[in-house]
Amino acid sequence: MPKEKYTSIYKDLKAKIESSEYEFQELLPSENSLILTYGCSRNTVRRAIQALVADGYVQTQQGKGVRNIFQPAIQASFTIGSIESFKESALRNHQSPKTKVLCFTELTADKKVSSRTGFPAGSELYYLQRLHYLDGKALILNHNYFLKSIAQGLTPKIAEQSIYAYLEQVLHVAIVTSKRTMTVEKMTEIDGKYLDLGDCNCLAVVSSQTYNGDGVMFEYTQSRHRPDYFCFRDNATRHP
Amino acid sequence: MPKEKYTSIYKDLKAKIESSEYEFQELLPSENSLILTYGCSRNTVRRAIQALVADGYVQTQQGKGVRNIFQPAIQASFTIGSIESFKESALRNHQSPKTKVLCFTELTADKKVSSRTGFPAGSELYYLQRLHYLDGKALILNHNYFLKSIAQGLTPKIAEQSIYAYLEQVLHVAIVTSKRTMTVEKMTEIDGKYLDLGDCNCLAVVSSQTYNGDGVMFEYTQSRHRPDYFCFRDNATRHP
DNA sequence: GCCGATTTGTCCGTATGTATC
DNA sequence: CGATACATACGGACAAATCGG
Repeated sequence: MPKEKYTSIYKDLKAKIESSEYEFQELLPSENSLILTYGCSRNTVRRAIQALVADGYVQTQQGKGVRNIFQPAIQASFTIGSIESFKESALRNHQSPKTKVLCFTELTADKKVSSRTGFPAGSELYYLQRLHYLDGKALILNHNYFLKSIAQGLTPKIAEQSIYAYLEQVLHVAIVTSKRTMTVEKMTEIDGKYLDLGDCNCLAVVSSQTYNGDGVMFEYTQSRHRPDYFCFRDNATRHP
Repeated sequence: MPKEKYTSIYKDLKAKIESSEYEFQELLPSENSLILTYGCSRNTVRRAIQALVADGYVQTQQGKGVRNIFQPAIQASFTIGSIESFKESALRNHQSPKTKVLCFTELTADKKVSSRTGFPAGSELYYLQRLHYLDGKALILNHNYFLKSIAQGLTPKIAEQSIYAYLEQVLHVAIVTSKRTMTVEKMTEIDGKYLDLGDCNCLAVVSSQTYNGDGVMFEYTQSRHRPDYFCFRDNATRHP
C-alpha cells in the first residue's frame, strides 16, 4: 500500500531526476501531461513539484515549464531542511556508524540549564554525552537533553543505537519540527579529549530544539562537529 | 495595491504572531474561522498557514488546530531558507553596513576555476573580493564570481552598494534559487589580513550557487565569516 | 466505549490571470 | 494573435485525528 498520491508522484519524479531520466536543464513534462500519466488532479502534481522545488531539484517558470536543476556532484553529509538521525544520515551515505555513550545521567533543569536549552526551569531531563564515529573516526560530540516525561525509559543501551528509532517506533513520539542554529565555536577541553581536531582550534556547532506533535519541546541537542567532516547544505529561494 | 491574497494573509498572521497577539503554544483560529475573517477559500488560508509552518512559526496537528510555536528569543543574523543580500540582512537587524571592494577584475574560467565554482570552463566572469563591515567591524570576506553576460555593466561602484539591487532593479534579473553549503575551514593568509579572527584559526565558509529565472547559474560566491559573528538558522521538518 | 462535532489532511474539478513562444 | 504553460483562487467531497458528552 503506497502513501498519499502526491508523495508517490514526488518520489517517482525525484527518482527519475536522480537517475538522469531528465537531463540537467531539461524541462520536465508539463503539468497537464503529468496529470494524464499519473491520473490525478492538477493540484496533486503541483504539490509534488513544489516539494521538488523545496529540495532544489527543479525550478519552475511561468509560461515555460519546470526545469531540472539537479546536479549530483555535491553530496552533503548533512542535508538541511529535514530531520535525520546520525544513524540515518550515515547509512544514507553508505558509511558505518558507531556511537559511544560517554555519560548518561538524569538532572533537573536549573536556571543555567534552562537558559542554555530553552527547557523551563525545574524540568526533569535525561542528559547524555555521546560520541559518534564514522568509519572508525570520532566526528561528532553530542550533548543531548531529553524531557524525561516524553523519552520515558531511555537507557544507555538505546542511546548507543538510535534514540530516534526508540522514540518513534517504541514510544510513538511524533517528531515534527526542529529549530536549529549553526555556529562556529572555540574548542573546549572536552572537545579536544574526544575529537581529533588536527591543528584546528574551532569546531562547527549545531544547536537544535525539537518539538513533538503536541507542540512540546522535548529535546535540546548541541552537536559539536569535527570541522573537516562537516558540511551543511540548503536550498534557498528568493522572496523579496 | 497588495500582493496575492495568500501572501497578505500570511503576512497578517505572521505580524500577529510576532506581536504576541497569539500566545506561545496557543492555537490560532481554525481554518473555517479564518475563511470568514479573510473572506477567501480554504485552500488560500491553508497556503498561508503552510508558509508559516515552513518558517517555524506554527505547527499544525490534525484534529486539533494550528499551534503558535514562535519564540522571539533567538534572532539569527543570517536566516536560512531565504536569499538575502548582506545589506538587506544588516538593515533587518538594524545595523549599519559598509562594503569595501578589495579587488574587481574580469577573467575567463579555466579548469581550476570551473571545478571550484561550477561554471563551465571558458565562461566569461567578473571576479570580486569584497569586505563587509557591520558597525565598523570587518566580518565577512566575500569572493564573488558573476557571469558577465548576465551581470552586464557591473562596476566597483555598484559592488560597493548592493549588487543584488543592481541585478534586480536595473538589469531585471530574476533571482530564484540558491544552493548553499556551509563548512568550517582553516584560515588563509588573506583571511587573517582582513578579518580580525582573535585567536581562532578557522572560519565559517558559505559557498553558494545562484540561479536566475531561466535556470542559468549566474553567481558563485564564497563567503568567509568571522566565527564569533556567524549564526545560521533553519527550521527542519521530519518526513521519515 | 461509542457517537457526533470540530479541525486538519488529501484530492478533485473548474475558472481566471499571466508569462512565454 | 493564439496556443501552451504555470500561478492564483474558489468550491466541494471525503478521510483521519481529536475531543467532549
